[in-house]
Amino acid sequence: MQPQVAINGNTKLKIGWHPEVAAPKTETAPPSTDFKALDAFGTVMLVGRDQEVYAEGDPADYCYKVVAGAIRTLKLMPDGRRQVSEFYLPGDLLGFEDCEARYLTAEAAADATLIRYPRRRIEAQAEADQGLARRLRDLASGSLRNCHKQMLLLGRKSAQERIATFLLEMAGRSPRPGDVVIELPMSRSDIADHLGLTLETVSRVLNRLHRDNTINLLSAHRVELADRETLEEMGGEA
Amino acid sequence: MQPQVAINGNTKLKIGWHPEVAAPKTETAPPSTDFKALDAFGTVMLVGRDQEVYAEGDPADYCYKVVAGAIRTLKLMPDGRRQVSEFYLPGDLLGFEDCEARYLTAEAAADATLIRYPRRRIEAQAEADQGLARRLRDLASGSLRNCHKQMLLLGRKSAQERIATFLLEMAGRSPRPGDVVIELPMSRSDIADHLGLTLETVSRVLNRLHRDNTINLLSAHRVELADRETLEEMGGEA
DNA sequence: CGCGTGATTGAGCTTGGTCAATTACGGTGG
DNA sequence: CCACCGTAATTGACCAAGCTCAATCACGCG
Repeated sequence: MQPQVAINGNTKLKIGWHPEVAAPKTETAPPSTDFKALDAFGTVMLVGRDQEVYAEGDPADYCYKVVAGAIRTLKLMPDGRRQVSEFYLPGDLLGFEDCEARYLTAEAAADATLIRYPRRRIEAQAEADQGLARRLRDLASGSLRNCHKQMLLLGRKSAQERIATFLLEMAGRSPRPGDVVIELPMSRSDIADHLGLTLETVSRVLNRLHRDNTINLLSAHRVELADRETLEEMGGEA
Repeated sequence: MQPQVAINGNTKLKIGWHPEVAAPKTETAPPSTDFKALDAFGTVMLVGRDQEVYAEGDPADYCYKVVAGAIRTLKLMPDGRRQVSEFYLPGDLLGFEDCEARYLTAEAAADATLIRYPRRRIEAQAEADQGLARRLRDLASGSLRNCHKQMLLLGRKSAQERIATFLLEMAGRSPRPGDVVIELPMSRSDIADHLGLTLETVSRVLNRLHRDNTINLLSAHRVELADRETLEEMGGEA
C-alpha cells in the first residue's frame, strides 16, 4: 500500500508556497530512526512555513514523521512571547509523547513534508510489536532527557554558551553528524525563542563567533563549524 | 508484610541529623497519588538535607515515594552552576521516568523520608496491573508537561513572573490546595536554581511582593498568599 | 532590476547579577 | 530558659549581559 498524498487542509497556504517546489529542499530522512512497520498507515502532508500542524489543547489523534523541512514545537504566552521547545528535522518523530491533548503547538519552521500516522493504529501495532513499543518508550524518554538539558541551558547558560550548545546539537543531528557544514532551516527568531534570547543577540553572537573564526557563516541558514573544539569548550557541558 | 526501615547507607549523615527528630516534620502524603499496590515492596529511607539519593549516570534501579520533607532533582555544570528541575513533596513519586541510567541527580532539599521500591518489581507489577501501568504512563506524561511549562518560565518570564508562578505552583501542590499558607521547605538558593535566578533576586522579589501586600512572609519557609488574584495576573499563564 | 522579508548592526537602557555587609533565625550548649 | 553561634536570608551599591528601539543591509524571489 502506497502512502497517499494530502495537502494540509485546515489553514490556507501562504502565497508563494508550492508543494512540488518546497518538498524536496532538504534531503530525506536517514534510516536510523525509521519505523518501517508504520509506513503502511502513513499519509504524506505538505506544510508551508509558519503553518500549524496542531495546536496546544487539540486532541492528540495523530503522530508525524518529518521527511523534509523542519517543524518547531512551542508554547505561547497571551502577550505573544514564545518558547520553542524543540525543532524536528528530517527523520524525527513528532507528537508521540502527548497523551490525550497536545500540550505544545507544532508549526512548520520551514516548508516541510510530513507523514501522518493515526495514533490508534500505532498503539494497536505497539501492542503486538514489542520492539516498536520499546522504541516509542525510548522516544519519550529521550524527549524528557532533552527537556532537562534545555532547562539547564535556559536557566544557567550565557548567550554564547547557548549558541555554542545549539550549533553542536544541530551538528549532531545533521544527516552526517561528522559533517562540518550544518543547515539551520529555521529563522533567527525561532532560534532566539528556542534559546531564550532575542533574535538580535542570536545574530550578534553568531557574527562574533564568525569574526573569531570559530564558525563560518556561509549564508543565513548554512554554518560551517570551523573550530569544533572551541565550540565544545564554549558549550560548557562537562 | 510491613515495610522495613533502613538508613541511607552510601553517604555519611550530617552532624545534627537525627532520623527520629527529622522524619515527621512535614505531614504525611495525601492519598491522591497513593500507589497502594506498591507498598508491599517498599523500604523506608531517611535522608538528611543535601544528602544524595542518586546521581546522574547511576543505574536507575529504584523508584521512590516522598513521605515527608522535600527532594530536588538537578543537573550540575562542571563549574558548579545548578539547574534544579523539580521539587518532590510528600506524596510525589520520584525516579520513575528514568530509563536505564539517571539523567538527573536527586538530593534532599530538606530532611526527608522516602519509600524506596525496586524498579523490577514495579515493572513486573505493571505487566499485570493495567491501572498501575496507566498511572505510571500518566506520571511520565505529566513530568514532560511540567518540563515544557518550566522551559517557558526559564526562557521567557521575568523574575517576578517566575516567583509568582512558583508560588502558585507550590500552592496547588500543598496538602490542601485551597490553603492560603504554603510551605517552602527548600532554601532560597534551591528556589533560585529552580527558577534560573540568583538567591538575592529571589529574596528581593519575595520581599517586594511582601511590601506590596501580595504575599506575607511568615517565616523563611512559610508564605501566606494574601492576594492570589494579583499573583495569578503576575504569573502570566493565559 | 526592484521589492520585501529577514538579518545585521548600533546606541542606550533595564533587569537581574555580583560583591559585600548586615540581619535574623534555628539549633546547641551552658 | 537564655545566650551564643553558624548558617541562611536580607539588603545595598554597583555593574554588565542582554534587551529595546531603530536604522541599515542583503539576499531570494518575482
